[in-house]
Amino acid sequence: MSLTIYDISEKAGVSIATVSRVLNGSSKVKESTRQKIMDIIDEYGYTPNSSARAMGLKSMQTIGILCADSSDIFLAKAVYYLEQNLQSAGYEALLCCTGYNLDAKKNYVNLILSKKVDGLILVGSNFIGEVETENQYIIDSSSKVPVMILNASYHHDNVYSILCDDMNSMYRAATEMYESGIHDILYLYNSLSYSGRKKLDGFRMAMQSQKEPGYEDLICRVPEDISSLENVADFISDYAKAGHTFHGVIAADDELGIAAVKYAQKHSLSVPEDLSIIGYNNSILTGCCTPELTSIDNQLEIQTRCLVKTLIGVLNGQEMPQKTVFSGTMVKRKTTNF
Amino acid sequence: MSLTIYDISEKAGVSIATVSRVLNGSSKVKESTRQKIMDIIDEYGYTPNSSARAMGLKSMQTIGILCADSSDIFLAKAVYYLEQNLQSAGYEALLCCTGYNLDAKKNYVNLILSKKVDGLILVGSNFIGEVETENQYIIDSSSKVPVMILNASYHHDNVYSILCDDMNSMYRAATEMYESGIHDILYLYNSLSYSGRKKLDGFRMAMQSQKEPGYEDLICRVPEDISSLENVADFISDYAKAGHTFHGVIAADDELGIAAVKYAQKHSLSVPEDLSIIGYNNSILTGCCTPELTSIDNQLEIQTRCLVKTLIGVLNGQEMPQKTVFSGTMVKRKTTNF
DNA sequence: ACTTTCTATGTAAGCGTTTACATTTACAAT
DNA sequence: ATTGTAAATGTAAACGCTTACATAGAAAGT
Repeated sequence: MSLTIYDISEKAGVSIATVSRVLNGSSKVKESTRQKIMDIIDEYGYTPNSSARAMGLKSMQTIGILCADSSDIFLAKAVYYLEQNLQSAGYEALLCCTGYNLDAKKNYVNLILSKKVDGLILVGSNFIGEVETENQYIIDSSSKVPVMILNASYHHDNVYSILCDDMNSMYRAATEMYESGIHDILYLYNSLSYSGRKKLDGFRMAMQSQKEPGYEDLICRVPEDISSLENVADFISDYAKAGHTFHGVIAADDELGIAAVKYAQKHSLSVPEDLSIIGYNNSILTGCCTPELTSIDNQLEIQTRCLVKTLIGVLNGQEMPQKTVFSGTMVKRKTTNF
Repeated sequence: MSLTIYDISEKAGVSIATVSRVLNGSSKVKESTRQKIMDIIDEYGYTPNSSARAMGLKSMQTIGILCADSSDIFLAKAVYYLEQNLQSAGYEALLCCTGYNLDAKKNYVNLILSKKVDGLILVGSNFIGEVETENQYIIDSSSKVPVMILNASYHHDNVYSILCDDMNSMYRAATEMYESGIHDILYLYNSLSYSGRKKLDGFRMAMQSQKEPGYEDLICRVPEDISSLENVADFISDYAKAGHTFHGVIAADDELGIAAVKYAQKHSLSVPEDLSIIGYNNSILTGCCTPELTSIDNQLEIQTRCLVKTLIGVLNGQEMPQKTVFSGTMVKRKTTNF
């Protein structure tokens, strides 16, 4: 059994209060006694019991992270960065992968709250299409701890959003492709998460401001039950055969972008000469296809750093911005030539 | 502030002990009082404070997961499955991404242990090349909680290993390729983690038992500082130009396998006719290249389920096997034709 | 020498549970 | 009625820490 603060105090011939003070650096202790206590700790070893600490402090120094599926290539990255930033700030990450089932989600929320976490981070696409209702439950339940939302906007006291302006990023990407001379652009997407909708809005705005007629016909939703990229490529082929022509593709994520590359390969279209392609998320996948995929980077690392900073600020009672917006940047690779 | 067991007991007109018993189902309570208490809880709401609970029970119902980088495509999957299985077993996952720095790692271990976790899971390649020394520190520190290691073997009391027999999987893959008539096989790897070594051993064994001369010349280590797959492809080109010929590639992971596909594309070699390629891990990346990559699946989902089952068994005082070995299976796609 | 004023340390209450042990209640057997 | 027994519930200690408050000791101002 590991030693308690009491054992240490006994060996050092002081009271537990003094030991606690040394451990926390909370108030002044004479240098000589501090030294004595530290020596004892070094000699015998001591790890604080954080449950007990939590009771005293009323804080676990732990933040709950709620996300649907941390093995998703995008969410995994978010979770990783969050964990790193929380650690540096002296907090730990309690990971909860909720899956996509609402009831399960609610249970998790209760569980996570019973740990008396100091805050909650909702990782965006967790809440596909239902931000309003689902998050509401969570926010209601979490009464007093601050709730941070990554990658989705939400308005509520005590709720803070950090997000990338997907609409704007997409607007700029589409505009850039358009202005490079490619006017028939296929927009590929498959889900309408919060950011999914924003991206689509951005694409539409770009086409509208270019006064491009008929762009709506080239907005193509890929059924979610098509799992393999090969099949998505076939789906695109069918779409093209059905009379749609396009010389550019903008995809709502890198997977779909790669499917477009595959489509091009199947039809011996050269990329980017015959077909320019832009993906989204700038994930590791961009390097897996040939040619390498141009993609939009949503600054996850910066976003998460900001999120944690905001959270810590809130926990320390500071006034923090309820909403922070970053903008994405296009990382140009080999599937575009503008 | 959320209600305590004391508030509930007061409202129900019973003692806190009775409420606690109802909550835990630990010992018999008259049905009518149980009902009354449940009604109160339903009406007013109550979430247990798990720090306090931990003090009483001496257990946090929490398991620490230590891994280098949860955004790594392989580790992310492992972490996800672990979290899922732990949840079903009533435990939560405290995620610690240690990075690849030893001192940082030690700090994390102390932190995680101070949470008085009930167990520790080390996710394999965390401990690249240093399983023996690094894990020793962790195991020493964690004195009394069981330690599980995923994907690396280790012998020590109170330490349990769950792993995939990479040596055997690789042996079988290489043998199958060899017996299909491809005798000049390039073996690509870049790190020598525990499983990395095993894979290489397996490849060597296969070649030796086929009495293939000169296979050692085709064992090719890709420098770790080559980051992009495109550059790895160039590296392979150089290797080929330096006089090595091969009609098969076996890669220690899917990234390298895809680099081989890229290499083939650069030189207009058709896959699998001119060059057969096998990757490892059966990750999402296998679907990103064209043709799709044949890969070895290491049964992560099954492994993690087994790991958690073993852990729970140990925590319940049962005798559990110290080492459980699974075997991988080749998932044949389009980069092979045997 | 005698308050006053710090500074350093100790004392003890409190955090919300669990649970061994004590007590009460209910009921059956005498 | 009286006792015995089992079931239901209550009491209080323990878990390891923080911290407000109390106290002692030292330095300093008179």
